[in-house]
Amino acid sequence: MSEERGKRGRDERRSQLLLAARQVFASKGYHAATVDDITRAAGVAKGTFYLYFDEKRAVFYELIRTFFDLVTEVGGAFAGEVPDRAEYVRRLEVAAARICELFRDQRDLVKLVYRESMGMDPELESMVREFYRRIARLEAENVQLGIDLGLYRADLHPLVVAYAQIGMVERILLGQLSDRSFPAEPDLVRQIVELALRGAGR
Amino acid sequence: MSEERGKRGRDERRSQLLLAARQVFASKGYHAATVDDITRAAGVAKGTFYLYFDEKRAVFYELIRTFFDLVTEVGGAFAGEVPDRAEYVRRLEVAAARICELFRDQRDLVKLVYRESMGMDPELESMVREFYRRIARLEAENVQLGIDLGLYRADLHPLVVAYAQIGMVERILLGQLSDRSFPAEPDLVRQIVELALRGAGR
Amino acid sequence: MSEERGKRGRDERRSQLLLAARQVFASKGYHAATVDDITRAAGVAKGTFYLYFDEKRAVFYELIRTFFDLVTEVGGAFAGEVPDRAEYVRRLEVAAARICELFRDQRDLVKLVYRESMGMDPELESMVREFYRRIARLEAENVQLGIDLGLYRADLHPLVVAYAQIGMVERILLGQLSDRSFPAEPDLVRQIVELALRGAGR
Amino acid sequence: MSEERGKRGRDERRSQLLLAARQVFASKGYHAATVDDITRAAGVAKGTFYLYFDEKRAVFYELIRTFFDLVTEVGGAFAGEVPDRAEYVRRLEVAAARICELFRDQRDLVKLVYRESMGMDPELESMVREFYRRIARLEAENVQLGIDLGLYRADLHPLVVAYAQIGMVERILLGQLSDRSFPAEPDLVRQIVELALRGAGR
DNA sequence: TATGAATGAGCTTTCATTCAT
DNA sequence: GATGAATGAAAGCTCATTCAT
Repeated sequence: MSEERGKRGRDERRSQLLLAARQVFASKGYHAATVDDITRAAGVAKGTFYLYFDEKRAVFYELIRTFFDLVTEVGGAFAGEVPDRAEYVRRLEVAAARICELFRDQRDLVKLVYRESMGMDPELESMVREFYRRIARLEAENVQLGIDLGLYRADLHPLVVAYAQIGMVERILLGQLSDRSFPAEPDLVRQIVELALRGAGR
Repeated sequence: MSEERGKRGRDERRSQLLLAARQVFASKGYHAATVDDITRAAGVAKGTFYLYFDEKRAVFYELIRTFFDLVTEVGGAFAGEVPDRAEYVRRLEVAAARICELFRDQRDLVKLVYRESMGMDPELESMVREFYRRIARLEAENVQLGIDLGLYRADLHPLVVAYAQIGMVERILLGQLSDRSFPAEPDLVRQIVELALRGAGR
Repeated sequence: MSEERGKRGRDERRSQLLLAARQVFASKGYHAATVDDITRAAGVAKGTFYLYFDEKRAVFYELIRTFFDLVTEVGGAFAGEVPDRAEYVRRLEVAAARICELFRDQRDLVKLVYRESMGMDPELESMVREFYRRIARLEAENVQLGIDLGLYRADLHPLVVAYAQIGMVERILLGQLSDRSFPAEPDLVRQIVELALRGAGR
Repeated sequence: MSEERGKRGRDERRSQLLLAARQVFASKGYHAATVDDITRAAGVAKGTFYLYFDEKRAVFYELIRTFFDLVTEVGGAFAGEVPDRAEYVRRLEVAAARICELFRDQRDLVKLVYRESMGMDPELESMVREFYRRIARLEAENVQLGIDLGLYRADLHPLVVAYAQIGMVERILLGQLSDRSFPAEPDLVRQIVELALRGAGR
C-alpha cells in the first residue's frame, strides 16, 4: 500500500511538473523557458525535474504527444461499423464539434504544437510528420467511406482531400485563436461541416 | 562608378550570406545553426556577418519576410478589374499553379516558415500573425467576389472560407513535401482548384 | 541548521570569489582580467561566478564600495561630542594613523580605486563622485569645528580646505605606495597631522 | 615645397585625429570608445587612423603625455634664478593661476588623465608614476628653496610636502570640476596659495 | 595617401545537467 | 526522494587591426 501511495505520489509530482511546463512553455516558448522556470512554477527544486524526466526535451515531447493523442482520438472515433449517410454526417458533426472544443480547451497545447513542435529537433520533427501521416491516412479512410456512401465525389484522391480537410480545420481554428478580428461565428461548427461536406461552391 | 561597384559588391555579399543562412537554417534549424555555421557556409569570417546584419535573428526575419512577400504577391495578383466567372476560374488556376511552384522552388523557405517562424520571438510571431491576417483578408475579398459572381454560396462567412482555403492549400502542399507516401498527383493543381471551387461533396 | 550551513557556505563562497577578484583585478586590472581568471583563482568553475554576482562589474562595484566604506568610517569617527582643542588634535592623529594603516593593509583595494574606479562606467563614476562629495562634506564639517575651536583660520572656505586635506593625504599615501624613492618616514603620520593643522609655512 | 605642403597636411590630419580622439575619449571613456568613433568624429576612414598611429593606445598615450607636459611646464617655470621671498611668492601665485587655467581649459584632458590613465596598461601606468615622481621631485626642489628662504618650516620632508601640495591642488580642482555644489570661489587661486604657504592653521 | 571591407581572437553570459548531501 | 550548488560547454557579438584597391 505504501507502494501504492508512493506510486500515486509519484504520478502527482509528474503531473504537477507537466502542468507547470505546459504553462511555462505556452507563455515564454520552449527555448526561452528554462528548467528553472518550470521547477519554480511547480514549486519544487531544480534537481527534482530530472527525477521525472530525462531531459528538458522529454517533457515537451510528452506534451506534444498528449495533444496528438487527443486529436487522434477524435479522428479515430469516426471509424467503426460501416454507417449509412445520415450516420456519417452525424459523426462528422460530432468530430467537428469535438475538435473545436479541443482547440478551445487546450489552448496551451495548441500554442506549443503550432509554435514550436516543428523547429525543435529532428526526432520530434519526424514525430510530428508521423502524426500528420497517420491522421491523414485515418481521415483518408473516412473520405473513402464517404465516397463509397456517395457523399463525396470519386474523382479526387482521398489522401489529398484528407490533407485538405485537416488544413482547413486547423487554419480556421488557429485563425479563430489568434486573429482578433475573426468573426465570432456561433455556428462555426456548422460552417466547418458544410465546407467539408459540400465545399464553398454552389 | 566605384560607388556602383561598392554597392554591387555589398549586395552580393549580403545575398551570399542570405543564401548560406537559408541553407543552414533549413538543414539544422534556426536554433541549432550558429552564426559560425552560416559564415563558414558563405566562406567568410564570422565578423563579416555583422557587417551585413545586426544580429542572428535579423537574417531569419528577412528570409521569412521574403517568403511572405512571394505568397502575398500570388494572392494579390488575383485582384484587379472585376472579372466574369470564366476569368475568375482562370485566375484561380493561375494562382494555384503559382503557389504550387512556389512551394516546390522555395523548399528551404517553406521549411523555415512552417518549422520555426512561430516559435522564434514575440516580434516575429506577430509578424507571422499579421501575415496571416493580411492574406486572409485578401483572400476573403476574393471569396466575396466569387460570391458576387454566383460561384460561391452566400451562407458561409467569407473570412472563414478564406482561412479554410489557405489551410487547405498549405496542408496539401506541406503534405506533398514531407509525406513520403503522398500520391504523385500530376494534376494536383486541378484537384486544389476543384476543392476550392466545388468542394469534396458531390 | 542546514539552512545555517547553507547560508554560511554561501557567504564563504562569495568571500572566496571577492578575494580572488580583488587579487586578480589588482594584478591585471579590471579590463584585462577575465571572469575566467577570477574563477580559476578561486578554484571554482566559471558558471559559479554568476551564482553569486550578476555580472563582472558587480564584483568590482562591491570592492570599490568596500573601500569607500572603510574610508568613510574613519572620517565619520571624527564626529560626535563637540571636543576641545586637545581632543580635536588627538582625533586627528587617530584618523591619520588609521588612514595610513588602511592604505597599507588594503593595497589591493587602493590600487583598484585609484586605477580604475573612474574609467569604468557612468554609474560607478557617479558613485565615486558621490563618495568624494560625501566625504568632502563630512570633512568640511570637521574643518568648521576646527575653525570654531580656533584651530583653523576662518578666512578659507571649509569645503576648499576639506578637499585640500583629502587630496593631500591621498597623494602622500599613494606616493608612498608607488614612488620607490619615497622617504621611509617613520613619522609620516606626524607630518600629515602637522600639515593638516599648521601647514608647511613657518 | 610639395613636401612642405605634404608635411603640413600630415600634421593637420594628425591633429585632427588627436582632437577627435580627445573628445571621444572624454565623452565615452577610452574603453567604450572605438577607433571607428574616432575616425568618424574626425571625418576620415577607419584605416586612416593607422597611418598616423600605431595602435589605439598610442593616441591615448599622446594625449596623456600632452597633459603631463603642460603641467610640467607650469611646475618648471618656477625654477631658474634663485629668487627672494617676494619673488617666490609671486611665482607661486603665477603657478597656481596657471594650473587653475589649465584645468579649466583642458577639461577633456583632465578627464582622461584622472579617469583612465592608471587603469590602462602597465606601460602607461609606469609613465603616470614616472610623471608623478618627476613632478614631485621638481616641486620638492621648490619646497627646499622655500625652506632656504625661510618661508617653509624645516622639520617636514620636502618630498612629503611636495606630494601634499600636488594632491591638495589636484583634489581642489577636481572637486571644482565635478562637485556641483563646490563653492564658486572667485579667489580660489588665493586660497590655494594661502594653503600652500601658510596652511589651514592659525 | 586614403579607403572601408574583412578578419578572427576573445569576451561575457546562459543554462541543461549532475551529484553530494 | 528531494535539494540546489556546481559545472563547463557553447554561442552571440565586438572591435582593433590589416590590406587590396
